[in-house]
Amino acid sequence: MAEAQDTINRRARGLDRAFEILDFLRLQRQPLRPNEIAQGIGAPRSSVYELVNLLIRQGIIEYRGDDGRVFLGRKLYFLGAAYAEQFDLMRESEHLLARIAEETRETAQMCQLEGNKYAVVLMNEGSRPFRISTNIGEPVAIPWTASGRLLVDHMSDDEILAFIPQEDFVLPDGARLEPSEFIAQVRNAKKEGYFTFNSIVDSFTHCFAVPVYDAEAICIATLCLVAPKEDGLRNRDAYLRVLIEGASELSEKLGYRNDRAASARTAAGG
Amino acid sequence: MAEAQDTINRRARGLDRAFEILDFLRLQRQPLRPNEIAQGIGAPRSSVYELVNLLIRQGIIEYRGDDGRVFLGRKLYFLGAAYAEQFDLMRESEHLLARIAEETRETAQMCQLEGNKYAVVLMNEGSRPFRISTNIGEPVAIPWTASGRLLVDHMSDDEILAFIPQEDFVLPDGARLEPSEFIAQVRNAKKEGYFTFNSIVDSFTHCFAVPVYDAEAICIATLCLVAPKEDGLRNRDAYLRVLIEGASELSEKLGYRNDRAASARTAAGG
DNA sequence: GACGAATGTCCATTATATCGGACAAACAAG
DNA sequence: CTTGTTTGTCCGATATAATGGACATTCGTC
Repeated sequence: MAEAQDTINRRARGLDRAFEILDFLRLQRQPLRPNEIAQGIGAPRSSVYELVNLLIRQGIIEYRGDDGRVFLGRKLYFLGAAYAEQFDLMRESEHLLARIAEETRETAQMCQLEGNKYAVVLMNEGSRPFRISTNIGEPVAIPWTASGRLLVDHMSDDEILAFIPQEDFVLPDGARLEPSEFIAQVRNAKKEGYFTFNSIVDSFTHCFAVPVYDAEAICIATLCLVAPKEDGLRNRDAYLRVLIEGASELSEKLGYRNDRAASARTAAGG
Repeated sequence: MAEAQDTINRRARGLDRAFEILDFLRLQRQPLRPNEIAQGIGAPRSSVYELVNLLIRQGIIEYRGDDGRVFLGRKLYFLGAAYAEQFDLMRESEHLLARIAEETRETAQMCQLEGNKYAVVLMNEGSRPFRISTNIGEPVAIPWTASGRLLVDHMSDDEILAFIPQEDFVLPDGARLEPSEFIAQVRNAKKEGYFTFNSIVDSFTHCFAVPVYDAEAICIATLCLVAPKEDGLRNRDAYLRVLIEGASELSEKLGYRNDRAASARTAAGG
């Protein structure tokens, strides 16, 4: 109700500012001075100094190095661990990824939507000498990723277009992916039950993504493999099999009743 | 300066209350209603309701289930992941633990002090059919743990006694460990370079702990193995060797100059 | 050594966040 | 149906938190 005016000056709530600070530190991925933080998030210096001190007293952030730089603290790590431990999807995925990574020796990931972006949630780096890895939690444009084709497959065409920011259809190389083309890929991936392609983000990897469905048959996550291009093409069938098996195991645990079986049953019952 | 009076009524700062809420959820390890939270932390209901809503809007906590229960959210997980990623000790330990767990097939842990308690920070559950595991971040009395003998080894006797709450010398079975006895174990462990014992917390495990030193030669962490009793005794030498090797690798990376070499050099130079 | 920029500390002002308590809805027990 | 408990919402009073700006200190550069 009080969200009409936000153009004019308005005191920000401490809590919101505090999480702005935490987010900023997370995205910068390095210790920063309170001053830099204030500049970075466009907040009054005095406020930031006070909040930083409060957060430090709480153990939420910590001094790092001997100049005044601060970074996210251990308490956040413990809170995050508690989340992961309590959340079924994560607990199950963790074991599954370990198995997949071991079997394929490639980097295995569990990915989800984060707002209207894609993010890697869990990762298990394969045991090759040169590992391919990603920052956990870093938001990436949905159309840039294989998983993106699956994570929006429950939306209508219009919903998808409204959901994904227009600028995200511009790929890293500057080319623009036609939304209609993207949607076609989404629909096809849904039918096939997976999506694979040579990564758009770099030139040397091949990505495999398969959907994990929850009880409402919504794709709430994907299991992925990120492999060197030739490896990926050579072992394509084996990799897909491992992923699909893992994902359907997960889906079952989340209460999803198998595709065919379910629709068959519905058809028969209804 | 303004910490004299806290007996009388004083408005609590939103930020502090917010983290009280998060901590409470973490310790309860399950989704709770705002009301229960208010009761649990002894805060005004209206305040808790407002804070819960704010935290939900921030994605710091999430609704879980369809009644009003909330629990820690994914954003916390991402913040925690950023901490772990940026922090040398954690990055390095993670790989090390994976190696140790694979070699020994036992549960491997990295532990640290958390205030005046002991806490498991990282854990890699071995690949046996029956795994032994612990809650990450859960505070445990220092004298109850093998690592506890190592994590305080830089303190004087008096400092140790002042540091560890008296009641923590009462073991889970009700018996009391004499502080002098504990200190003797600390000093001996320091000399040996490790500590092992049959766990005090349960009856079927044997624990191995070895110290990780930082550049200031302070034991900032331990690497541990938690094994079934007979396994532990049978493989004692091999397990210790693996742990000690890993820990010294870690210590080196943190800028610690090897024990003997360092003291020898000091002796020669000074 | 002199200068400007960057960084950290302190304070008064005032918008507002916290809190108690009133209210309503949902629910269970009798 | 009545009664008591639990749960969620709303609102006014006031303690206080967020802010801008003044001041002090450190730093790098010439």
